[in-house]
Amino acid sequence: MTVETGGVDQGRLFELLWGTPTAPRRGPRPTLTLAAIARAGIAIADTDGLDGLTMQRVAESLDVTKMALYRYVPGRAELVALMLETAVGEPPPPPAGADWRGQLDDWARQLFDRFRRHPWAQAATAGPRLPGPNELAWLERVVAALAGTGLTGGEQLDVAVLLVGHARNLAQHAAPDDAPGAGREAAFGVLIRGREERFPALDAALRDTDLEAPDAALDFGLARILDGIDALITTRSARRS
Amino acid sequence: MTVETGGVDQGRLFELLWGTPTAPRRGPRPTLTLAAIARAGIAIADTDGLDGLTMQRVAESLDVTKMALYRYVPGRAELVALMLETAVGEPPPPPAGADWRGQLDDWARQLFDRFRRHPWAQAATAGPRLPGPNELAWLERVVAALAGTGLTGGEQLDVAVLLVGHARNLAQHAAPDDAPGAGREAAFGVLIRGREERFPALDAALRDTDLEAPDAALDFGLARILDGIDALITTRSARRS
DNA sequence: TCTAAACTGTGTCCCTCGGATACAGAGTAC
DNA sequence: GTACTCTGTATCCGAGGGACACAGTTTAGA
Repeated sequence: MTVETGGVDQGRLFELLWGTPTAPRRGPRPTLTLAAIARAGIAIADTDGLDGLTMQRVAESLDVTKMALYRYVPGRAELVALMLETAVGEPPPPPAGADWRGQLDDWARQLFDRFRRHPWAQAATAGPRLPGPNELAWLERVVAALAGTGLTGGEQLDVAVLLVGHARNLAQHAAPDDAPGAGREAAFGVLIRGREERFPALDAALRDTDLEAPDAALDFGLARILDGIDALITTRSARRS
Repeated sequence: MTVETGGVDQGRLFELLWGTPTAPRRGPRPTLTLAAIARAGIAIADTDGLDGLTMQRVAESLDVTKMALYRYVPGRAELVALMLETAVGEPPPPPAGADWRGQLDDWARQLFDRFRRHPWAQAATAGPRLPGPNELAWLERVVAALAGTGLTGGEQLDVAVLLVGHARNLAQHAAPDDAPGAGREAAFGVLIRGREERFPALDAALRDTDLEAPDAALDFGLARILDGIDALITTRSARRS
């Protein structure tokens, strides 16, 4: 009996993400590597999204048959998980000499950048899933940055969840390459026009919005979140002394 | 020429979400309604996820043929959009006599609740998409609550984005029904065990985590966000006077 | 050196699912 | 009553994920 969730074999997925790659002792040399397969899949998904990602296309871009991929990857779902783990990659080193706030600010922006470069990652991270080593390494950085701030372990993890959510969420709203017509006016203006009495506050807000910098929403949210965390740390350390 | 994005006809989707339902003048009476179809789809997706949602199953649960659905809905993608719009529903009335903070706090929890009841909504809201009337109505509430706080229109929308992201993100982490074994220890503990030297801070944080309340992460993030917004409003109004 | 085992990539097959199309019946305007 | 319009259905197709058996390749062991 194997443990399955939504067609994904958890055991094989764990082996794929966490297992140590071991070369086979006998038989023909493998012509592919997990890394190469993941890269090929990422390239396809980056241009055509997850819908455009088929085993056939990945195989073609590697000059093998579709079924050859199944020697390396249990199935499509697991391939996407592997692509995700590869796409986020290892977390960047924390900026030298930065306090917790500087570290978290940099961290969130870096993560945002990875998500923006791979729009499909947004969809791929929906729902509960098994995190890979790289993903945990990113988490580790947040918690490490918060050590010594007086926050409990649970709160440190809560901060991580909060920041991940913000970075990922804003990568969705941001156009991949600052494409024209991706602004709020283009998104909402058309819908509200002619329905001002139904959405008066939205209408007013849209009129009050000047052309924002591309990542203004990221900056704004990040600043609010870090301000809130700062307030908590300050209050608590003041109370303790 | 029709404008398409990822196989979704934007024009027909707009008509589906925003058009006024008009009864046909001739021919047999329709046996179905958009609302009934959406409900049937939601029921299926609630139990088996978006992967379990097939046109066949939706049709079966309504006692019609698969192809009958296409008289009402352009395709599967548009059905999901309609389901989403139906599942979020109309926003609740703001709590009487609450200030902006009380309103936003309640708003975020209500939205969180909707997302938690429909786990598939997380995946359905990934990527840019056309919002429906209900979705805009939710946004309207946030912006309305912030009118008069001194925030610019753009900032008010930034707040909305921030809150939506948090509510949606945490619905993902929260188990639908407080299922056992859904805690952090179950999720991360197994992965870290034996790799403590690789994730020292995470290991320490997990040990420092006592059993949290089910929605502790939601509360924590929400409190930080609202604190941060409060700080901004306070500082700015102080500077203005 | 020879043989058996292990492993790889391939060809073929099947099933599921989304969707196009043609058609028969139902209901209405004239 | 007749022509037109709209509905649900039956049939068909192609794409895509994946199972399976097989042939070829490399190595361990006799």
